[in-house]
Parts: sequence; C-alpha cells; structure tokens
Amino acid sequence: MNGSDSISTGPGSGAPRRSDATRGAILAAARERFAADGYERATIRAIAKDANIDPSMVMRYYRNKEGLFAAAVAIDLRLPDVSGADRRQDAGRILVEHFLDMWEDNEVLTALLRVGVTNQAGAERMQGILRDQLLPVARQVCPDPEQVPARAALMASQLLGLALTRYVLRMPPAVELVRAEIVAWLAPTIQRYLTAPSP
Amino acid sequence: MNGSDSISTGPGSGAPRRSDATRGAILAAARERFAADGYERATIRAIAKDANIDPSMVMRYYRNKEGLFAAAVAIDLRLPDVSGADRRQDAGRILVEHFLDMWEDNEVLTALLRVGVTNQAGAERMQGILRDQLLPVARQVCPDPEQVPARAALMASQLLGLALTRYVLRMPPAVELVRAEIVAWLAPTIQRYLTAPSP
DNA sequence: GATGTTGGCCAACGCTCGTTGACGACGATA
DNA sequence: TATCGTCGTCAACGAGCGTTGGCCAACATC
Repeated sequence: MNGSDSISTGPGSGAPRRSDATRGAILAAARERFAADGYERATIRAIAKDANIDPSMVMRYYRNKEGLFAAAVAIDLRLPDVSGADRRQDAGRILVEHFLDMWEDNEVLTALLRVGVTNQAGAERMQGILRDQLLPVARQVCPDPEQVPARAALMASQLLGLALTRYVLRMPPAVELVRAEIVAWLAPTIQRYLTAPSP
Repeated sequence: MNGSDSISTGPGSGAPRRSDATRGAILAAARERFAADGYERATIRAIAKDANIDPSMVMRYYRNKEGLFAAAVAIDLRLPDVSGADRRQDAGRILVEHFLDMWEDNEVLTALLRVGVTNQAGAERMQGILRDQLLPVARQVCPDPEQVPARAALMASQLLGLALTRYVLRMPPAVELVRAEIVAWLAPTIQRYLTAPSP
C-alpha cells in the first residue's frame, strides 16, 4: 500500500522482510566507509560493492545518500546515570570510561565525527547528541542549572578532542596512551568541568 | 630555464613576479574554501571563481589540487616561549590565550582541521605540527622527558577539542562561551597536563 | 497453476570534477 | 620595432559521481 513502507531506518517498523540481510549489509558497509572516508569520499558505489549488491539497491532502500547516512549513524550513547550521591563524585571517571568503551567498539562514532566536520547534516546530528544526551548528564551533577550548557560544552570539548586526536587523526602519542592513563588524566578534568565551582 | 621555477609555495623563491597578486588571490580563496568546505567540496573551480581567474591558472601555479592545499596551509603556530621559571607556572594560561588568538583570526587553522579529518595528507600535516611545534613547548615545562609526548598529546586533545566544538562543529554552547570563561576553565587543565605529577 | 509482490541486476542519464593543451594579449628586452 | 617569456582565457577530455527506470527471477497468495 504505502510506498514509503519500504523505506525503513531501523527495527520496530513491521514484520521482518526478506531483504533485511541486505539492508543490514548496506548499513554495515556504510558505517565502515563513512568512518574511514568521510561523507564525500564514501561513495554509494563503493558501499554497494562492499555489501555485494548493486548501487541501485541502496537508493531503493534509503532513498538517497543523505537518507543512508541518517540511517547509518543513529546513535544512542547509552550514557550511565550519575545522579546518585555516591556516583556524583565519580562522574568524571565513569564518563571517561564509558566514552572509551563506546569509541573502541563503535565505528559509528568515528563515522559521525568524520562526517560532522565536513557535512552540515552531520554537524547538526552532533549538536543534537550534545543537546539530547550530554546535556542531561551535566544537569544531573551540575550545581547551577544556568551553567549546565557551558559545562556540557567543556566536557564535550575534552572528550571529542581525545577522540579526534586518537581515533581520527591518529596522532602517534595519542594512540600510544593506554586506557588507564587516559582515565587517570581525563577523569579529573571532566569532574572539574562538571562539578567544580565556577572559576 | 628550470620549468619548476614557476611553481612556488611562498616567499623567498626569487624576484617578484607579475603574477604574485594572482597567486596570492588563489591562496586566499583556497584557504577560505578549504576552511569552509573541507578538501573534497572545495573545488578548484570554485576557488578559481573566488579569485576571479581561470581554473587552469591554479594548475599552472600549484601543479595540482594537492599542491595547492600544501601551499595554502603552511602553518607556524608561533608558540610563545614558556621556559622561564616565572612563565612556567603560567604556561597553561599563556598557551590557551595564544591558541584563542590564533584561531580567532586565522582561518588556516580551521582549514587544516577540516581537511585533516578526511584527508590523509591533512592528517599528516597535523601530526607534523604536533611533533615539531607542540612537543617542544611541552619539553620546556615538563619535568620528565619520557612523558613529554603523552603530555603534549593531552594538551593537543583539549585544545583541538575546543577548536572542534567551537569553530568547526559550532555547537551553540561552545560558541557562546566567552574568551575569559574559556581561559579560566582550560588554563588549569593544560597546566595540569603539562606540569602536574603523573597521576 | 495463475497472479501480484518483492529482491536484485543492468544500462544509462546528466552532472561535476581535476586536469590538459592550444591560443591570444601584454610587457620587458634588444 | 621585432622577439620572447609571462599571464590569462577557452574549450575540451576522461573519469567518477548520485540517481533513475526497466527488466527478470524468486517468492507468497489464492
């Protein structure tokens, strides 16, 4: 009936289709290419070849390249709750560890960062994540509600900066840092940005 | 005589030429486009149009797109000396203020960051800047020589993270921070990354 | 077994890109 | 004034891009 039924961006949109495997292969290939090459150089043709299907299938399932990107980088950071009195003073460490977990096994984040830098839609997606996911966390632990956006932005600057130097630019000294070092250095920074009195 | 004489990447390569104005216009337009659009979307044609000349002139003067990029993003951070005993304890503030100065009036840095994220040559250029310019500064103030690379990388992560969120992604809360706030929040972070005992 | 729907491939479109080479106009030098 | 290197334009090339539409085979439904 509805023509747009055949365009889906995720689960929960009806019965399983025979093409679900192909759709998944396309999404997986797209994430990999977007992460490795950025928006412009990740071509539909290359993604289709990775997924072993014809480029026209990508258009059928995701309408156009923008739709494919939107479907490929749907992200839930699954940020932990840090509102408890005991966890509040550990928020920095908890958040840094969580971010490292997310980045290490999730190429979607690399894709999003790479694309966000050169693509308006990608940048807006990242702004949305800051607003909808990072800001609420800051609100949990930050004393003054008025300072929440600024503190969330500071936290984002340090966490994204680490991701940038380590996972995207791959600067050797940043790559060589081991997990424990990163946590030990960054956790106090994040903790201070979130809870320390305004300097 | 030498054909490659006509391809120059900067001053000091001989007598002034009649085409110096054009060369400069091309470089200025290239910087603007690379900063605004990244490597792929900054087309030679668009740059040439901005400079009011024919695209083929760009090729004649800079050989190809890669050569143009290399010429456009030659960067000297002009990092201040922080080796004096009195300045050493102020290194964080001095460096943060210097970085803000550099970023605010210098679109070359935005260009380099935008391109570094999606282009291998750009990424290598940034690695070179970390190695040749940031690392020596860390060496001036860092107690243990063995820790210099790690500490420089931490400093880079915070400074580039700020540039990323504020000047490239333009996340609203990061844009709204005023200069004094940024210095007050980031200076202690940088100072700690450089001089605090290993945690 | 006929019919309609879905999954997939193929060939082509219009467009833009980086790049090339031929050619004319200008200005310095002799 | 004649010559020659420099500056600039114009038209075109081959390639790759996103995207489209037609076609065929496999499946589901009756």
